[in-house]
Amino acid sequence: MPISADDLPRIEQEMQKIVEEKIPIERLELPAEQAKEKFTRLGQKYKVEMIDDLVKNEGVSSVSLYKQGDFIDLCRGPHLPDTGKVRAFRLLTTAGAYWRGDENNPMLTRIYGTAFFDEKQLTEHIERIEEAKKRDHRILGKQLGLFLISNAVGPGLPLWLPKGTIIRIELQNWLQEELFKQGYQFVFTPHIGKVDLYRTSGHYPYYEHGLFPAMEVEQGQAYLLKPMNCPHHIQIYLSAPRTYRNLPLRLAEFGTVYRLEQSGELSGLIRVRGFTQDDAHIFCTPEQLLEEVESCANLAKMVLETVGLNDYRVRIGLRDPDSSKYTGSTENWDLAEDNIRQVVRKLQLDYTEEPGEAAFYGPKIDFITKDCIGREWQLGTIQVDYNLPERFNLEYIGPDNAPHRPIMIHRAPLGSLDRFIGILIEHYAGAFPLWLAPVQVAVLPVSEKSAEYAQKVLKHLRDAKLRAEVDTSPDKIGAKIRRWTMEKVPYMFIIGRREVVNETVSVRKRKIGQVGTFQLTEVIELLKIERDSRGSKEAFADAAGG
RNA sequence: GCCAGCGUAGCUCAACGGUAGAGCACAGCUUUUGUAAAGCUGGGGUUGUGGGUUCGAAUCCCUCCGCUGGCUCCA
Repeated sequence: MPISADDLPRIEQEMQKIVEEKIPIERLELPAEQAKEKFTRLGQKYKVEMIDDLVKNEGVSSVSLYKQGDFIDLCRGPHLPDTGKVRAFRLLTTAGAYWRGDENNPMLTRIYGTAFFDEKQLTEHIERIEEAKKRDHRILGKQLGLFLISNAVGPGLPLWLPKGTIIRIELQNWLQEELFKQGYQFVFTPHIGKVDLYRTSGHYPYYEHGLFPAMEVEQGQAYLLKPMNCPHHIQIYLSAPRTYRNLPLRLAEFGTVYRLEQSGELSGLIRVRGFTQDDAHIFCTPEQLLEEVESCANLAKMVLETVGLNDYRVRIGLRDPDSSKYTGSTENWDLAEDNIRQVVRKLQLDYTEEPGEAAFYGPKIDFITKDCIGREWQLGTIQVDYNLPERFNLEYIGPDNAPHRPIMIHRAPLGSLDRFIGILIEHYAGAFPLWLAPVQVAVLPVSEKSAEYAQKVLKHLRDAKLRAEVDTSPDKIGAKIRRWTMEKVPYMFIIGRREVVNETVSVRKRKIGQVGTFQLTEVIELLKIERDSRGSKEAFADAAGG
């Protein structure tokens, strides 16, 4: 009999009763054999399995049990001394979970709940969750008209609306500028490629379950939607002879890739089936590797800090020693893992090492952040790869006039533009800084009498490359302000008779309110500075309301 | 893919076996307005899809599609 969320109130009531009864909880330690017998008798096959595993894997001879009334449970503990010590709790949701996290095992029902020392803390916690949900990028994306996921096109395939597209373009321009400065070269490659290309790379058939099915075009000629850009970029590397003199070669592309994520995994912009990576592949010599990885890590850091995503963690993904899913030699892996460690240490990044989190061709540094309900997602990534150069037989001529094998770095500071913007929407709660805001200034004429001047103001703003719109609706000024407040525009220029006469605008800043009346040319200069500083300099930052 | 829940107008939601409704948005008219919602009128729905039960289904049952929260997966 499956448990659903509807059953939770009844379970809570029952729990409350047990709390009130103040049942003592008693710890006992039994030899594994006896405990096994007990649970076998109770028909608790999973507990029996646990005990067997504890004995086998951890060599324990006895296990701890907790007894509460006539209920007895296998648990490492510790437990409260009695059930009366439980204070404020609430059951939240139910979910299926595979036994021991293995999808080949049966699915059990898991009940999620939370507990606090008092009712007030519990209520506050629930309110915080509710508040956080209002930042959800799926809700804000709809409200603000940023993107759309249409079932007619397909699940997990976002369509970017004009306003969302502006955010993408701004991010791309910013990054492109930065990469040109750092010596990257941009390329453009097709969205499909022959299956054989991915056989060589090792993606196929290893990732076949995660690929859109191959398209057979001519007899024996099958193509795949590309799940990665690297094989394409490798072909560009191979298109000309390379020497140590023109390495590192840094090939960048905003490359759109397609991965057939499981249907239950899809989630707004954050987990999709088609997305655009701010991808690049760096081909370098062993001597150049550390410096290149370091500048990639610095770039990823800089990107996150610019948008104020300071609450991130760094993970080093290493291979799982017990798994055979990896390609390449042990020596190369050791080398690559060591390179990566050196860089994070040098940059003094706070990091954790996690075996089993590597890509199949190499270890990686991931930059991980959280969404509005606390789920962790990978944004930027840097991967050191000795293996694809081998699989594709990449070479360069060294100073000794002999061929050598380059090392590849796969890196994407934002990761996926789609996911990154999803996280950004939640981070800013839809209130984007001036440089990213789809509409930067709303020009609000008080009445039709100032409509003509409004058009003039609009022209000046647009000449300054500020994204502006005039609200020509017949509404009263209060209604217009409300509408654009809900649109979360950073600035409103309110213009009535007084402003028309003096060539001024009354400036209203998001979150602050009215900041005063200024010459049009003067405000535009201030806004240009704020926009070009990407948020580090803010006009009217210390202005009082009123 | 798996477990549970959900799917009603463009949006947010109501109706929960007896003729499908509200607010916002939209259109028209009146108002020409000074810093978070002017008034009136109007258009808009095969209740996600296909089937079933019933005199009668948005409502109950099944299929599929999609979404949500988890699990698994994540190059």
